[in-house]
Amino acid sequence: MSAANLRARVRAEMTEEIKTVARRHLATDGANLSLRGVARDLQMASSAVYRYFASRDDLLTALIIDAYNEVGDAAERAAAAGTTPLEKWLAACHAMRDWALANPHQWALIYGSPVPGYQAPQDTVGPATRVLLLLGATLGEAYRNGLVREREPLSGGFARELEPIAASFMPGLPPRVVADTLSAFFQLCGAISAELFGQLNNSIDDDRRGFFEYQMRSAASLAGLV
Amino acid sequence: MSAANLRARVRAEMTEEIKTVARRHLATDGANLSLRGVARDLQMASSAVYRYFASRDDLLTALIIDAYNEVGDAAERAAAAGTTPLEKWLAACHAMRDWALANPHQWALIYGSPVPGYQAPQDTVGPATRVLLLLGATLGEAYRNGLVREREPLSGGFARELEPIAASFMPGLPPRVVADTLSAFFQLCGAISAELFGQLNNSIDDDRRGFFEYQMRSAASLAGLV
DNA sequence: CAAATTCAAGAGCACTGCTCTCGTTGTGGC
DNA sequence: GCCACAACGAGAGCAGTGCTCTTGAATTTG
Repeated sequence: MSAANLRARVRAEMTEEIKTVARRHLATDGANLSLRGVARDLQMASSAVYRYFASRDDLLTALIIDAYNEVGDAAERAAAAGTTPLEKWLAACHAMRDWALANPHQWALIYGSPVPGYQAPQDTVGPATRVLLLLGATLGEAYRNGLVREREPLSGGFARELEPIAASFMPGLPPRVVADTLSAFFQLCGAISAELFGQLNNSIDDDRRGFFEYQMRSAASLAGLV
Repeated sequence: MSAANLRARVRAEMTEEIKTVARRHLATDGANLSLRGVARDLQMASSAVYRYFASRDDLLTALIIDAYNEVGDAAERAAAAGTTPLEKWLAACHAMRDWALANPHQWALIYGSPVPGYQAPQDTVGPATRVLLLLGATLGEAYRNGLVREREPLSGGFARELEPIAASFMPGLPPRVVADTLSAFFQLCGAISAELFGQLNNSIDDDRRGFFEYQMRSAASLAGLV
């Protein structure tokens, strides 16, 4: 019993150690993570790593889930510190950007182009939607408190597709709020990716944070948040 | 003389053929382009390809420049067909999205996460900014024709950083127009990448085009375009 | 025509992900 | 306490990669 727990614990520690070294490799060597490289760093045979991760993609998946949860944690923590919905909104956005700037390769892993041939398994969709749900909850709270500008309802096919989503994730809220949440989330990701992937080079160098905040305030106002 | 031209022409044709096969590989096999693979398809030794491209990165760079020019062409052509600035704006956005949907891997090449260890050379910045400049020109034209809502001027450090850019690329226009152009461009890229990289799965399936247009209309209105 | 340059091909190096087999080590049931 | 069994680590090996070097043929140039 306790022996079994011991072995399981050793396995868990080893798994975590592999992920830690892999994250370090990711941070220094870029996105082409070498399984043999992390095995070398751990002074073990490359084949031994396969006892813990069935393939390189499996290791990447584990890193991706962790990364999603890290940004999710950071954003939720930052939002919790704010008082008004707009404060929470901006805090979550800044937390996400700060995390991305601190962990650019992990950001690329989750919000950049999908890794060649890699198909995200179902395990990732839960952690992946945390920030989106946080933005939605913030906007929903504002809506219930009358802090969202009245807008004309959506029209078009996508509006009808959003109705069941609004009903299940944000009950009582019009589909337009869902649409704006999605749009703002994409704008958030776009702004961060653009800055991170060098699209801002030679234009804004010093006050990128200020420009980012300008964009996120715009996104909030676009969503009707006053 | 003519012989020299002939040899140069053969070389150009060969270069183009390699790029074509590489593009086909990119479209089918995903982003991990194998130089040996395209050499096999061309029935030549892998070492022979190095007569035309010094490295795999050089080949990728050539493909990236071509891709930038393809989206640039498509967007400019679409914008030219529109009459009002808003029409041109939306046409350019849709053209970009259509091209991305038709060439997802090339899109990932230019607007996804940078390839591991790859540093974009200076040759790419010109083609890379074509769509951005097109959006800026459209917005600038609208501004000169009084079709842009009056907004309060920008404040903050990034506004001062944008002034020289406004002066050189959009003379006579306030920095806020430059900021909104940049922001809209990032929103455009973000919306397309999100759709392309699967962030819209299980939410909007049928009318993605409609949702995209909703977002781009929002971006235009955010920029003050009436 | 001879010299010089360009080109294609092949061998080879160091690397990768992954599989298989082989001993070893630790674990649960009797 | 012993024994079968599962988990484990290591090593060899396979097929693939980017890239370099050398060799020989073809083509352009003086």
